[in-house]
Amino acid sequence: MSVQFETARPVALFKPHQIIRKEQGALFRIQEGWACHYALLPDGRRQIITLYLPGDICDPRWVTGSDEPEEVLTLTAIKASPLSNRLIDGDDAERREFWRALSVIERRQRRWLLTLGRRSAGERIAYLFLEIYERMRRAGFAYGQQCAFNLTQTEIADLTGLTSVHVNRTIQGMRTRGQIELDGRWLRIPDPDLLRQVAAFHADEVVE
Amino acid sequence: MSVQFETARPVALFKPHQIIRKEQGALFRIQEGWACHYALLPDGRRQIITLYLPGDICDPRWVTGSDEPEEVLTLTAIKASPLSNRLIDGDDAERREFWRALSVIERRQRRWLLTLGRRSAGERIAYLFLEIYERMRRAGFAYGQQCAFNLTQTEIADLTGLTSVHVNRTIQGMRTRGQIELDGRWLRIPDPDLLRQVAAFHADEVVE
DNA sequence: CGTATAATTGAATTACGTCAAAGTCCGTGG
DNA sequence: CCACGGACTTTGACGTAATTCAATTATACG
Repeated sequence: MSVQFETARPVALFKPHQIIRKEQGALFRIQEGWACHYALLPDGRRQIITLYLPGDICDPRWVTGSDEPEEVLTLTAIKASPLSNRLIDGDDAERREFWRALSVIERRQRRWLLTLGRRSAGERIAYLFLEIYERMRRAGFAYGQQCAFNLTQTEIADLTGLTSVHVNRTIQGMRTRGQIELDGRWLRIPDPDLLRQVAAFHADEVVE
Repeated sequence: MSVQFETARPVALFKPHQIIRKEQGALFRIQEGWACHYALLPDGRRQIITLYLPGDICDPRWVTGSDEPEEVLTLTAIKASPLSNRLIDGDDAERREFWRALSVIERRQRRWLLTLGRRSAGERIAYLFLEIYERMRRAGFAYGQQCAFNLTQTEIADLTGLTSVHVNRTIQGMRTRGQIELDGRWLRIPDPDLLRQVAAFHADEVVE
């Protein structure tokens, strides 16, 4: 059930809320769906560390070998292309792309450290919306000012280090002020520059 | 006449609160002193992203090239050995060590994301003390249960995403409860297991 | 000494969390 | 078609951790 390969073009399918481990096979490039990697404190508090969107390699850290068993949790159903070890054994271009993926993750983490350490609730959530929209856009999954949005408010809370209750109230504020439109699984950013201000972006900052 | 017993061993010296840029030359391995890399929000809020202690390569990200100009700020006077490009052009062992340094930074960042997102003030500060002590110990700079500690309370605040006032009050609480001894530039951890509990460590968690 | 930087303290405020209950949405099966 | 259940969102009242502002006291340093 968990992994299904088709002969013509190999495709791996995963269900929502399924854990994918390193042992399970090769790397994947996500074609459709969202996934994440998270960490827990002993008492159960959860922090989502990395978010994987369509186009992302999942998880690039898997090839570095000696690390702890990086688990990936699917947030939605996932359609992905298995990459096997092409990226390791492949040619220079493939290897370069792989290292770039690793360094993008590292840079995103650095920005997120600033966000968690120094941004307020509203700023964090605005930042998250902008990052997700921009990543979806680059992957070719944005339509005008909007894109699919597959996170529950509890998941937003686990990304931003807040509670789901506070996320709810904060989002409602942003809605009434016209900063975002968020209905269920669809996000629209009417005025990106406004939202960038809300998120305390630098004027020339480029999301990634 | 005089005999020279030591051949010149190249050493780079930096003053406290000096900014070291990529252009300035090669990589360095810190022999003595502390440094950091930080990020700012437009209104001046500061978050320290990476902390460099003796033994650390500073900054390993510099060799990955295309990145933004990673600045390093010295927190104290620094004595460092220039590494030039040996790590890139060098043999396999050298290259491996370099990649390991990069992946250690990445893993530390991931843990710090959990800390900033989900740990309370007291837990964050306890975590920081344990991480610093352990890194100093591994680098051979711990003496019994203690090590040098070169951060002001404002710098602790910029690492933990808190205010210096709150850091002060929290540390005082830890002091009166006997969880740490911290006088000026010296840190002592009388009972590491106790402090690990305070920091909400997992039972088997290994600092790095 | 004198000046700067860092640590400490107090009082008032605020942002965010907690707890608990209702309301909404959506798929599933009868 | 409706009833049901489960996951998600929304709301209110209240509690608390952390911030802010503004002094004051220590500590280092030339």
